[in-house]
Amino acid sequence: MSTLPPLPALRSFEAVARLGSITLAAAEMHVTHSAISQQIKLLEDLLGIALFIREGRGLRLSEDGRLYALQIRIGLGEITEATRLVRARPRVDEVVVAVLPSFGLHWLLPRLPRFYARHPHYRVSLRASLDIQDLRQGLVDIGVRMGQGGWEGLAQKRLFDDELVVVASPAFNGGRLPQTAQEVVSGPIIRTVESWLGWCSAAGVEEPGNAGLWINDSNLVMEAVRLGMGVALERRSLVHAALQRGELVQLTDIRVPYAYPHWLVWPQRESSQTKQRDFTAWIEEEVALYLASLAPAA
Amino acid sequence: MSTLPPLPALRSFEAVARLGSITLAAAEMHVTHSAISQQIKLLEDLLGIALFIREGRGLRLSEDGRLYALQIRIGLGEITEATRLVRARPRVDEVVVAVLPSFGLHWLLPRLPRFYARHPHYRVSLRASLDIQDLRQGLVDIGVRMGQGGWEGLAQKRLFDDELVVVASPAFNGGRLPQTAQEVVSGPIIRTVESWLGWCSAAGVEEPGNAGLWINDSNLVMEAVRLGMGVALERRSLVHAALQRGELVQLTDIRVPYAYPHWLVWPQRESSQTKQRDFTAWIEEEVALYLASLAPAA
DNA sequence: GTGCTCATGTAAGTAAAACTAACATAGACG
DNA sequence: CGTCTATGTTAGTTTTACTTACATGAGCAC
Repeated sequence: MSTLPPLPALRSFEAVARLGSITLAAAEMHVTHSAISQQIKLLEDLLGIALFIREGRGLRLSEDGRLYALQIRIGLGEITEATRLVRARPRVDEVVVAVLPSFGLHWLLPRLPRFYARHPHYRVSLRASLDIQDLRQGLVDIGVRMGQGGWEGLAQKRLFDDELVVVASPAFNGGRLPQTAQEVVSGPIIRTVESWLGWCSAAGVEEPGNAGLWINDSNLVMEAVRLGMGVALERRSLVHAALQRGELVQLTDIRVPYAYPHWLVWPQRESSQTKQRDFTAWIEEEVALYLASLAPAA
Repeated sequence: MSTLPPLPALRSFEAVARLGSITLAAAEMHVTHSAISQQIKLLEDLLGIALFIREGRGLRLSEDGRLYALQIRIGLGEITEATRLVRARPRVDEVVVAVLPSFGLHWLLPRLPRFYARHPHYRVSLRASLDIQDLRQGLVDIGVRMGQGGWEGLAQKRLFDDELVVVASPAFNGGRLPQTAQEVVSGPIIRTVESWLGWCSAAGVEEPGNAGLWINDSNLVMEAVRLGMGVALERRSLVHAALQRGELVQLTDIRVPYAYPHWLVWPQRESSQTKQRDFTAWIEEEVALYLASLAPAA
């Protein structure tokens, strides 16, 4: 088995788990019950577990199957929702903004009250979506994306460059914080999706090994850092507020440019011009404030 | 196109994006370059965008392709990592705990310092993983899972039942909070993966429509609620601390049992007995405190 | 207990997808 | 200009996903 079961097997499984019936799942998916039965068997063989318990002339989810179905349904549900969104249309006076969840939480959301204060008649919707098609097809009004720009058919304005820094809790290691890059990489690292290659190259040290905690949720990473469980390499824009509040400290002054600057991107169309102009004007002022707040620390 | 491209196409695309070469990707994947070329073409046709810009006798990523590759790599990387973890072995004095990210952030992590205080020699690693195979194969020491129990071959202990409540910021709607269930569902809802069916049934109101913000990241949901962007239906265990601090308020006193209680689950093996006993004993005390703190509000 | 209905399972055949092999085109370089 | 090599295309082959037909057994009414 490759590292992911075939999609037909996963979709069959989710449908049977939800409907509790191979026959009903087959009807829903417009295939024969035999196809579903074989996909379920294939998936169970691949996973090496019993997803269902056969009882009488039906079947019920095993506990393994239940939780697997929970995960599968969420994953497939996200895809289904993304498809639905492709057909949706933004409503008047609603500003639909597409952002990365971590940026949304740490940078944009804390600043949104100031947008509301200035523009009380707008309602902002945040979509955790990076799909450029959402923008192209006019499903969202504005996106905040990382990248190199150059998106054809879309208006865009560069917001700010980001960088990677290593952060820790002030209480980390009993307050005896790593002072050198070598001490940083020799201690407990909370590894994330960010590669340490650039930072270590700039620091002149070897990359840390694969030991230690690996977390793929950046909000959990930051909480773990706060709790002193280790140090992490993270984007400045996400940790800046916590650094200012003293909740986190930066280790060494090594900062590595992050390859993808932040951009405002939006489709140009008549019906959205006002809210796009209002939102972009506002966010640019916020960015100016943010960059100004970086300057004394630079 | 179904709502998800075929896996062979996605894997081919990710490899080419990373290696910048169809020939190299084909070598890595042990297929012919022709297979890769056709999968790239198939994916571009399905998506309706150019993932690569053909230059000379090579190709480079378009901006669309770049960001798509970013997402694909993360997704495939998680799968790769999960496979790698299947082969990993926990280290001595490291307690590997598998949790749902939202539970980890809001329930477990804030309490972890007390575990460290009692057991300073342990190092806790949090794995955002729900795979029962991790437990069965001994990759993690303890899991905190939701479910009905009954996992064969694993020791388990029921921790607590959860419930769904509707929460809002105290400042929501200028402080004029919804008082009835009907007012709740008539106002702005931040929709999540949690279904409103049970709550509305208990409240005797119709489910809210599909209007409004949909967020699939529960930490972002809670921040959006804090900012007064809407109300959300969420598990009590996640919002309890914020309710106690007064950062959030519960709307109506309707509480709906959540179908999946929280359990400690662990594989029984000699080498982990001490740390499993220590961790489970500690977490049970924390649960007792948590449940006691619920009692006055009940 | 019998007979009927119906739900899932299995085997073989058919259609579609994924791949290989061969050929084509054009860029890069000496 | 000639050679090498990278991607693209076409046709054939292999594998996967589905259909069709048959099998088994549970559930239910009489």
